[in-house]
Amino acid sequence: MNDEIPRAKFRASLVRWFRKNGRDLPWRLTRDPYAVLVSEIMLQQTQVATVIPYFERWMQKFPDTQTLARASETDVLHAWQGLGYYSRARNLHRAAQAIAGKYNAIFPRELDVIRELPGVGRYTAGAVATFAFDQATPVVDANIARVLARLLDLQTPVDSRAGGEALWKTAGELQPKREARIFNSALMELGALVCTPRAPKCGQCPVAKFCRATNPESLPRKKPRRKTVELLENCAFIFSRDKILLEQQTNSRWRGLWKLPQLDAPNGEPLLQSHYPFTHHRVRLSVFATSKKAARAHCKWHAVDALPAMAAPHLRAVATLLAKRGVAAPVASL
DNA sequence: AAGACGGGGTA
DNA sequence: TACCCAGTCTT
Repeated sequence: MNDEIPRAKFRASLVRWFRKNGRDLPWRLTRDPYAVLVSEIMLQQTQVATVIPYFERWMQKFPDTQTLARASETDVLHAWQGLGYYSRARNLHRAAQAIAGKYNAIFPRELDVIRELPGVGRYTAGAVATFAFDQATPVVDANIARVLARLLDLQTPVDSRAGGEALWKTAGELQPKREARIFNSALMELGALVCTPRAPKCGQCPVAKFCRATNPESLPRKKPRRKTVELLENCAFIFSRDKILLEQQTNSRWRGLWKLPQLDAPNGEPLLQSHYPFTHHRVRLSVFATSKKAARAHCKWHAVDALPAMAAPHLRAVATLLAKRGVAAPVASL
């Protein structure tokens, strides 16, 4: 299929471009596999600009696997607050414990062993292997998927089995045996800076002469999505003497995080109504004043100047309601 | 193969 | 609005 792509020339053009144009992202300045793992987990479904400050703070707070392994889950979730997909934080915590314990704090080098760490899938295992250990193993993230789909003019949806296999196969064939690290970084960076989802800069592309896409902006193709569905969420605002009653989430979504207590039978007008998107839902959050303590399980009083890790939409609601009462915003980042 | 899982950015 | 993002896990 891609026998027609002259690999040596392709690599040379791409890597030359990367050496000149690649960004000095924090996780590119290290080969510490732990730092690479932290960055890769944070970057799952999350944009670079969002991750950078979280990554810097995290590495200050948890500089190595032992430190993270010993930390409490509360501290871990707090450092993750606002990034979303909180199971990533719990998995990273468990991965650190596995490395600190089972592997005697020596980060495993073998792809299959890395792949067994919690929260580490095919992509992340390959990323650690290639970025930290310079191994020649393919990595296909959203950037590289887009670059390769255009390069091949791949019409198969990239989120289908067949499409995915075509991409991983091509990624493996294209990369060099030596210095795979810089090649994979370059392919990814090309997707981030030049081969962008909208308005790709084909005029600036170092490998445009190898690209078969006739309509690059129409690629990559994806399977159709579900329609968004409206959901209702009713909560209580119970505030007294600079303390607020919060409920800790125990089931899947936002597990471990704190939110406003759920209200099963709201009455009267809400103090506040807001909307937030979530996967293919649109949630309407209504917050009601309630005098009676909705004595639910997992509820606790928290001082508003020392709030725990909270679900972002609930934290915003709390900040708005407190501001109305003349109480200072509970979190500086708001 | 399809859904669940967050949140912020962008057109 | 809808789509996008250095994906993984469960069903």
